[in-house]
Amino acid sequence: MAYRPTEKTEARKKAQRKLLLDTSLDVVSAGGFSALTIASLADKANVATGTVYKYFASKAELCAEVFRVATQKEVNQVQLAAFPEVEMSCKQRLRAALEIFSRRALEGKSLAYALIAEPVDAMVQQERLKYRGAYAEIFQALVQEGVEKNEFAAQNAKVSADAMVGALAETLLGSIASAEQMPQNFNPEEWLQEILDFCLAGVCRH
Amino acid sequence: MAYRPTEKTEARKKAQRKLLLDTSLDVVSAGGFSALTIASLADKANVATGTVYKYFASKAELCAEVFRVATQKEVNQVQLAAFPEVEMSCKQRLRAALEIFSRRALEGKSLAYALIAEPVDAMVQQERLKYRGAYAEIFQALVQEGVEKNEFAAQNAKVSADAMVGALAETLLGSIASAEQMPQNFNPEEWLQEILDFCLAGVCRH
DNA sequence: TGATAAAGTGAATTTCAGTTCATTTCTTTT
DNA sequence: AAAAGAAATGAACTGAAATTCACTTTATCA
Repeated sequence: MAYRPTEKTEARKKAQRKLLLDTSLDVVSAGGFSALTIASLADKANVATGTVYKYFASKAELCAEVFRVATQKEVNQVQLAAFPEVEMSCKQRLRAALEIFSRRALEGKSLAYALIAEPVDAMVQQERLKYRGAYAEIFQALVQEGVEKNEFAAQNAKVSADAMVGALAETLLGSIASAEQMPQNFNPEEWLQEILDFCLAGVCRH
Repeated sequence: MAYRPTEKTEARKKAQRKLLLDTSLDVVSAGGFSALTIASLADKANVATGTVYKYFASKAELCAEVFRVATQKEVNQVQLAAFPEVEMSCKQRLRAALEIFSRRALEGKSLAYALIAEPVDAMVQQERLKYRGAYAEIFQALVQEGVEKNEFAAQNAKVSADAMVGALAETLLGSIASAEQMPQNFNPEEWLQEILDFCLAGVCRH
């Protein structure tokens, strides 16, 4: 026995992996998944292309991991808003959750586009669907609770949840397009209120 | 002068192009855009690969055209339901338009998936966004009319229209997944009523 | 029939990012 | 210091699919 990886090297390894993920996230945030090539990543992270493969089995797995890291942050925020510590009505919590989703997307439009609508390969698309499902599950639980407490009309909570995820994603794309086409009369705050009102009306039905 | 293309050859040319498009549509309907390779298309259409390039400048253009043909049919149906010959309330027309969209998607799930959510290259994705826009415009005009006639509450018709397109597309994907995961307790008719109710509640707000 | 133009052919070529791997450099232990 | 295991390197390789193109066949017309 002449060599055993020590804590220090393990930590270095972990840090290296994190560096690659963070760099990837930067690349994706700036130019989408299409800008993320092994060569460009290796270049920006100051490593050789082969090194990337010491940490990720394939490009697809790297992309999937990048997607997971980026999206999990968002999902956590929405979860927190939907089920806060303090007591709030379901309606208030739903509004808060929808708003967090939207605001964060508006803040990082380029990343939001990559996560929501950019053409990606099959593996990332699968992750995308999974995370859309994660948002939907949060909304579904909240709607279910609201229905049981008679805050909302009786409804299929799964359908309403999916519908809201879709509505948010689609209008977000529209708002990105609008902001580019006519930056003068696009008002993010107005847009935000409108989409919140639409969703809440769809769920409350009073 | 020794050769001028005659009507007969022009017709033949047109037919050949149509054959290639129709065959492509079959391929896409069955296996999505990922199944559409020049080789597979040429094979099914009984032509050589080179022939395809006499009719389409590139694979991307072929895909875009296939997408256009497939989607235009759907858009036309929705347009017809939204603005029919006979007199109907905006609410009735909106319900009819949403229903047509949904029913047709449910009937051809495989094609619907390809048109709505399958990973595709950038050119097709652009077409996809354009056609989502086409649906949205129909809904927007209808919502606008309804607001002016006081059938619907005041609202930003563009946002509501985008929201409905997104809601339909997303729940449709959910329904495809549901149908696969638990075919016994998935009821398309119930799903359809739920999503229609959600959208109408979002727009009417009474 | 011969000339011209277009359509059709399909094997060969191109492309290009992902992936590999023989070699080098670094880290740890005796 | 030497041995041995890991990590890092990056030029070369790979493969799948799009695209090309020199050639053949078909259609039209003088």
